[in-house]
Amino acid sequence: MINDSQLVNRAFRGDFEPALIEEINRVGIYQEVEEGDYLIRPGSYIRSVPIILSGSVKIMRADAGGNEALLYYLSGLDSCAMSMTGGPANKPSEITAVAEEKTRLIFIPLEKVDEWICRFPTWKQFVFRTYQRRFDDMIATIDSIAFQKLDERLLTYLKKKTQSCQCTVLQVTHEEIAREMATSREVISRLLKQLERVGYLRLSRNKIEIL
Amino acid sequence: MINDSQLVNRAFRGDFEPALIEEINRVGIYQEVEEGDYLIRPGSYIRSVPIILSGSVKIMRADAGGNEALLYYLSGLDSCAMSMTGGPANKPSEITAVAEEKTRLIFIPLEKVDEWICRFPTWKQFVFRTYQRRFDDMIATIDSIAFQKLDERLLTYLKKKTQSCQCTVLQVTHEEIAREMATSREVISRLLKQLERVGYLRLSRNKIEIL
DNA sequence: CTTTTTCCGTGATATATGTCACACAGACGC
DNA sequence: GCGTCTGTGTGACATATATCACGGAAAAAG
Repeated sequence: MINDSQLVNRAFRGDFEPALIEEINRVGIYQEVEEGDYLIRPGSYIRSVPIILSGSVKIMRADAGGNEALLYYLSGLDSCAMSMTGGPANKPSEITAVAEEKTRLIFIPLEKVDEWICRFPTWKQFVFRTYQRRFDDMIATIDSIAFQKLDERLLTYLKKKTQSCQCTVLQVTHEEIAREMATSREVISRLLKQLERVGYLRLSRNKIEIL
Repeated sequence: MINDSQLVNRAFRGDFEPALIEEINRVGIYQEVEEGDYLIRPGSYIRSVPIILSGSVKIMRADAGGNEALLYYLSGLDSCAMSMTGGPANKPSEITAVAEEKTRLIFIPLEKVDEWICRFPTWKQFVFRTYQRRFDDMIATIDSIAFQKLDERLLTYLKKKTQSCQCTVLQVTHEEIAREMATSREVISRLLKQLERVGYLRLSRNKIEIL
């Protein structure tokens, strides 16, 4: 149950019908997480579905060997399709979700996600739009990995990242970028340096400023 | 309307309730396609959702520059999640679907797909299981492209392909494999030759026999 | 059968990316 | 201040993959 009903109201008014908003107020769980907090870890079971109110969350794939690949970002009023499907079938999660910044979200219990589909048309629409978006994101990711060279991929990476956090200064290390792109730190450092020489950005320790 | 009601009956008995099977008989459209036939082309709008009864279908991503990437295969009682979401939102398709062999399928009109979700529990389950499977497939694809080297990827490619067509002799040219893996023919030829030397397969013109 | 087309094999070479080794510089504790 | 981390820059080199340039072989067309 969410105490501050205005919060939910403001967030969903226009998207969801009043009865649904009321329901969300009743069974949803509001939570604030800090940058770096994990929402989902591989292997864990999912019992509720997050909807992001503000902030952004990074969804990654990590294999056993410590490799990582960025799948997509979630931000305003987005939700995680993976947890909608992964949940009901009761399979452990294949992915990792980490907050990119201070993020406010609401968790909806799985059985409600399912139940509401038939009770509230706008919810059904929401669920399917979420699937659609995530499919598009995944396809974009595959495009990028399969067709682009590293320098182009780095550019798309930076673009997506600035989009999701709505800012031009990224607090991130080369090492971290390298991990998310499944390559090595040196390569990223070199490519970034190149982009700096071209005037696309400015580098300093732990910081990349897009120009 | 499908004349041979036994056909649908046999295919779905056990998975769907009788009332749903009857509905499928009433509004579904049965079709047989040959190897190489296109079911969906990029840019086209989708008005019905295919369910594969037998045979197999290859789902690919193709970008403007003639590059291609294999996303996944569909076979027995699978369906295409992409067309479930892509349809309702009325967006043109981002993908290509080609029959890998002679394939029998049933097309369900989009509005029915949506309507049945709330009317038939087994249908809802079917739709969500389909989403889940396709997500898993996409993740496997990303894993493969991002983490594996070409020789490993080629192996997974061959494995998936034999799985989907249920046979050990693949009728395919090196050129075609190369296109689907977004690399060049020579590279594939070399790697295949290597696999032959190791005794994993036998090569001849237009044919790869897995051992 | 002869010609033509399509597919395959392979060396040589180019380019992109990965790896190693190490220097240096800013942050941070003490 | 000083030492200790952690992050960054860079050359040299290793490897994987892409490209070019062929020749030959099997199938298809004539």
